[in-house]
Amino acid sequence: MLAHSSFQNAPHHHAGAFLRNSETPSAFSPTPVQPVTFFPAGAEIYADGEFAEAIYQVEYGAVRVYRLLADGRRQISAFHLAGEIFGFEADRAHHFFAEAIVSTSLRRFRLAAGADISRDLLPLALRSLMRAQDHLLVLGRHTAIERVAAFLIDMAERQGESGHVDLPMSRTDIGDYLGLTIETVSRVFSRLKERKIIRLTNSRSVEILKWDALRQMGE
Amino acid sequence: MLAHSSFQNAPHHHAGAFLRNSETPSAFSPTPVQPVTFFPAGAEIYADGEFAEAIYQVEYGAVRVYRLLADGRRQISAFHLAGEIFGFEADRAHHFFAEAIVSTSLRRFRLAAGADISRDLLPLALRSLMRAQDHLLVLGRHTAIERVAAFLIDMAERQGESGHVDLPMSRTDIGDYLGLTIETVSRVFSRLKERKIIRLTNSRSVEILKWDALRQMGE
DNA sequence: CGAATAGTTGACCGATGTCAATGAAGGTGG
DNA sequence: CCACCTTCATTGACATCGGTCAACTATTCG
Repeated sequence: MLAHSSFQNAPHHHAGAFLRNSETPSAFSPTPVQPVTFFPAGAEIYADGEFAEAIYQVEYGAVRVYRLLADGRRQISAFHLAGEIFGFEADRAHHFFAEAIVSTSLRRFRLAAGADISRDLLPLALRSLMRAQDHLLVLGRHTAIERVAAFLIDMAERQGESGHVDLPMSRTDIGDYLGLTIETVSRVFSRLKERKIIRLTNSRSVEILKWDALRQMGE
Repeated sequence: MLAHSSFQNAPHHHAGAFLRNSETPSAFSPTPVQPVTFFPAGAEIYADGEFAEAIYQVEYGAVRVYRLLADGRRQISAFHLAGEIFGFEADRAHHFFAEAIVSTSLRRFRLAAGADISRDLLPLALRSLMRAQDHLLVLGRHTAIERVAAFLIDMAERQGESGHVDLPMSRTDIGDYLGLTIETVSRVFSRLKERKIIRLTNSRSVEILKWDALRQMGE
């Protein structure tokens, strides 16, 4: 699956990866080398209800974190790309499912009981909170095209703003992240193509042609 | 405005208020008495872009925290009731507006630069994150009636689950919190009344008659 | 090469939004 | 204390965006 995607071929991120996303350089750096685990596409990283014993940093690949309703409706609360850290919870249990979207490698950081980890964790938690709050605005008050625009801008910014955006996730994933159906996502992509705002090399690879138009919609 | 509401007449919460919401009792307790400020209904507590120099605990009253889009669309990201703490940000600037909904008194906690405040702040930030993530599911994947049900359950649980729920906020506020219009909120309230799931003493005071039915919808 | 999976597109439907009228409640000034 | 006025809430009629159902196309994998 997705053998062409740059996500699988991305350079591995080692110690310095914490510097991405402007996270504090000191975070966790004093701890010895942490174990790295590989997950094939679709593999479960953790499940709702499990004991939350570690947090994770994406070495390469991509992760989706989501909740399910009884009737199968799914809300993806976040995607995590190379360098990003996820998996902290308010209590010691997970309240989400996390899965590898593509072949993914994760570095685990155990939550040592005694250590004063809060100094390192707080900025990460606050950043995560900020992202969730940004997403609230999108889900609560944006139209379909604005949601997709905001999503593409976000993905582009997290990939270096080169104008070329890799989408490791399916249209269904995007829909479940944006509170839309797969059909609506697809139609919005088509509308953005028509208007020459984006170009699709293939369905998982987007080129942004008109940043200003996109930003105007995505706010 | 709302002179009848129990929110204005609620007993003041002093030092022990941190124990509400099962927040860590140690949080901030060693610090000397903190200044308390009064805000009349509608008063601004802080604005988007301001320097974030303190966090706040509601003594009595209620607060709405929100963002605005250029065209006036508003997303309320959270309401805060007596005992609850709000106002932390990922960086040192506010990215939201905060306003008193009714007559409100707040205790300010300055964010002392040197002090190791992260130990106290982390659990609060994580709780806030959890609430934002819960809300993401509601906005992304719930219908109008499910959103209102989830909202009422949440408000009831935060007010002691007595079955009597005070709503200090307007229908417009509720709509802007749930990603709905005021008309839809009003119609859903009417539908819940018809089905005898709730009863309205007045428009700001709800009695929950069928918890199970409400929980089933609100998940 | 063929089957399975993912994505796109079209026709139609329905939930929620918009616009408008009416009703209820609270605050203010006479 | 009452009457008016303003604000908030409710309700109805209609419009619209996005969802549903379905057919078709493209891509990937075996």
